[in-house]
Amino acid sequence: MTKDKKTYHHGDLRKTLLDTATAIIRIGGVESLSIRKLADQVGVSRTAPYHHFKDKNELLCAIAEQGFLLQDQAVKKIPTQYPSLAPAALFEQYVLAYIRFANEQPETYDLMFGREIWKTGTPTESLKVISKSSFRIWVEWIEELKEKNLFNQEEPTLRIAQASWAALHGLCRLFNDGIYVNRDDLEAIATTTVHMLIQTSGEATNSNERL
Amino acid sequence: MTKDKKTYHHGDLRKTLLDTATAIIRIGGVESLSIRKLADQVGVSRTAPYHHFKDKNELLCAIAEQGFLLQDQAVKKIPTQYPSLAPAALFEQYVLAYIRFANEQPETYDLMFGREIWKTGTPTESLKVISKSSFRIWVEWIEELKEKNLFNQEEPTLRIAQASWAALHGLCRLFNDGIYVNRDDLEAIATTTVHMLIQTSGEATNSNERL
DNA sequence: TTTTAATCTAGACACTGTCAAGATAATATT
DNA sequence: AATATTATCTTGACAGTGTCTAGATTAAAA
Repeated sequence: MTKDKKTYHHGDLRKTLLDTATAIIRIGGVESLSIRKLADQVGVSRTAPYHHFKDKNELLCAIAEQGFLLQDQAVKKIPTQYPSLAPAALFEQYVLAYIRFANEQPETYDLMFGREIWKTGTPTESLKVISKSSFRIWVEWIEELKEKNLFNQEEPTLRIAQASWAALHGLCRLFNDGIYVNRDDLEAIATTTVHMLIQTSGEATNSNERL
Repeated sequence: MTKDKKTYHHGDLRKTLLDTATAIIRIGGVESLSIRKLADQVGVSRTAPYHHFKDKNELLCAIAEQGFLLQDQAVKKIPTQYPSLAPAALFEQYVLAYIRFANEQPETYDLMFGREIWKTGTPTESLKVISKSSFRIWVEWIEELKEKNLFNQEEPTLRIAQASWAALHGLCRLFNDGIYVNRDDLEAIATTTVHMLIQTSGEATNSNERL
């Protein structure tokens, strides 16, 4: 912050590039991000970014990594935030937090779980690691809830985790990609999704009814 | 077919463009499709396609439309194909058919339900119509199955349709986008998804066990 | 102070979508 | 049948893209 302003080359180009790129993407989507415009906005030449990121792909991976850190952070709060919540209600809170993140940072979310990086591009090794650990958090969560009889005991935990995450992911994508547009429906569909996914042993799903 | 071969301009450029573009996309994804290469491959100048499709966007919409027609066709067969199947097993067949389509034509699927058209681009009016009617088929299906007590009666049919479709869609995307890669897991996760989505009134889900 | 390494710039290349203007050939009109 | 009109296709051009190579500048190491 209070560092030298314009003494030599730039100061901390890498971070500046990352932040500016994230901002650009947040406004106009991944498609609106070009290395050249980014460099221009930051005030360096077109090829300067290539000394900090090998590729455009690597830049995108770095942004996605930051997204995973943010999401993990937001999601880890929940159990401590609602310590005395019933399993079903806790699960719902988890789901809502997930959707909220995807909804508030749709473009980062797209980068984290989109084809841009994972299919068309090449995920960085560190991105692979961080995304795996992020998924593991989810699996452990499902495991705990399964022990509390929220899910069918006969289904393998991994499968439940994969299936439930896919369900969430699909919902987020439909809205993020502009296929579902009515934002008011989002929470309603999410609630129905929760109801359908969990074992129907009671109606204590709505967090307003039971704590 | 037995029309004039090279008499005048081209013959049936529009169809040729559509087919060739679909083939290109199937091989290398949407990213690999450029109007110029397409024109070159077909044997016309770079700007010739613009007399049949206003935009690249319109071309993509046309391909997506064809995809919807194909999918609807594949999916409509099912009830007549398995006339004496129990509701749960029938639902599973539907799910498997959906996944199979997304799996066999991943790039067309991406076009049908991806941000390329629906968010970044602009969906054609006719594409909107056809996609809506395609979703309606799904809703009606869900309605029938709900009447047979496969889903919770208290949940609105539309919500069930939206939630279940989102679950399916998410699963397809995870594989299509390269986030889940192990193809063998697909059907297993799909089966778990089916088990989780439907009312747990019995175990007669696997189509091999009961007809 | 000299050498080395990190960082940044300028130029160039191949590629993209698509607009404008002109050429060609099929169809409609007289 | 001759002309006018319209549909179709081509060439040229422009602004944009990612990124490679070669060179300049400046900080850090020797």
